[in-house]
Amino acid sequence: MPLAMDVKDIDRLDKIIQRGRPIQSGEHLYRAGDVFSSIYAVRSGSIKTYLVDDEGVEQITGFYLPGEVLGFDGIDNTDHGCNVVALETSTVCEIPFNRLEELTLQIPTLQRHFSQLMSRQIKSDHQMLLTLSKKNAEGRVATLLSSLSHRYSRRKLSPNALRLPMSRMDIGNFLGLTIETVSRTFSRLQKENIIDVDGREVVINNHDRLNEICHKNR
Amino acid sequence: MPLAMDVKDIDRLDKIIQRGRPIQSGEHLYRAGDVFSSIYAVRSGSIKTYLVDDEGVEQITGFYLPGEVLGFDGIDNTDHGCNVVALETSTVCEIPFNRLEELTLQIPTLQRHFSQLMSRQIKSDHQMLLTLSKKNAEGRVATLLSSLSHRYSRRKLSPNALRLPMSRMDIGNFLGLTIETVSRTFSRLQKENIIDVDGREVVINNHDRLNEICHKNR
DNA sequence: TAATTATATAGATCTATGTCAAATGTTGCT
DNA sequence: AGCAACATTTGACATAGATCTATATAATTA
Repeated sequence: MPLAMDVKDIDRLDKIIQRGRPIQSGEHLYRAGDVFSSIYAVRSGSIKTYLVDDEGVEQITGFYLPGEVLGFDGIDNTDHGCNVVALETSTVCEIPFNRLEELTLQIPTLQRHFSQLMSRQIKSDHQMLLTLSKKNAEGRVATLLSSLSHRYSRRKLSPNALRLPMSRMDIGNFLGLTIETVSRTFSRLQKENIIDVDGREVVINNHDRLNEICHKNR
Repeated sequence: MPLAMDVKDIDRLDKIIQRGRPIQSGEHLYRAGDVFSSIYAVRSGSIKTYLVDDEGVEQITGFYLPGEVLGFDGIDNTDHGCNVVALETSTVCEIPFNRLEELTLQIPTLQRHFSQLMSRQIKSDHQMLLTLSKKNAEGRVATLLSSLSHRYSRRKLSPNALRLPMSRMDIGNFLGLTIETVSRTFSRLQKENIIDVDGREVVINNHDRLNEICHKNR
């Protein structure tokens, strides 16, 4: 589910903006209710975003890898709508929203670029609605693995050997499953020789079978 | 889940654009794969959008009422990502995307306006992720009713008496439930005197209880 | 290194919701 | 009106995944 920018575009932005900032694992980049002023491109590490509803129920709404852009949910308002926290030590490029117009002068395609990123975010969220609404546990887990694999390979990393940046808890929360079900699903996929799992290290042995399972419905 | 425009803004747009067009119930406004050129504001009636995945599984991604704007998922590409069909005889205002820049000259806030609408679409979709991931059948149905009620009252219609524009099938598809479960849930809410149901006519007797049930998790 | 705490796996039940089947109601068509 | 096609409701039963419990493994701290 790619909502990435070109690395060279991020680099250009970063040179102009000069506001890269490192975040430690578990540290919040911002929280729901904080004043909205910027969107962020991940430069290294990984980030999760999550909602908290009135009753305190949390829902992870996305995982963001290097090159991916987050924070679009704040634009309609003065404050952010979700919480953003680093899954590991990470760096981000901050893009102050009120400088977007000046920046557009230096990178003319920027405005259109942002519209496109938001559009892809919407598409990706809709794909996720289908995943949660129609797929069973195997389908959901396989879909996440497949998505991560694609995104790793776009970054010229191996699509076969992944280190998951998030805990089983996070995976379960994101996919609407309990950690037990996530764990059992990993075990089953391993027994069927589709993947090898060792904690957060995952090797995908059979992409074709994995993609079939992505479409398993309940 | 409000991603509406001001009626007077739509009217201004409509005057400029002059491309209102009526659609019959069941008729498609466009389909996934059609060339993207416009976004649309609903003027009357109601509209649903849905995805179809490789296996032919359908997922309704949203219901759109008068004043609400759809089509933002096409902006990153030359073609549309989803299907759009009228739930009843409806009219829409077509906003050609390539005229947006000229239009921005006549309605200066338009660009920002669109960013805000897209941002709200993202927020609304994230809220829906939480609904599908964390709520049980009662919570999902109550959340939909509550959302419709809010959106009706924004249009100066009664928040208590609704005519649902969509079938039980559509509701089930949207909420990740079978029609049987949807039907049983309506019956249960009626037995508890929270709503009265007669086919597609719904009266909300107790908004407070309904909102409590919105947060029922599984 | 041991002690402590978090994280992950695994087994045994329970339950909400799916599946199947049938009855009833609604809508459009001739 | 009468029929056909479709939509909704209701009941009986099956099951995927939740819950509860226990254990094992990894990470963190003393």
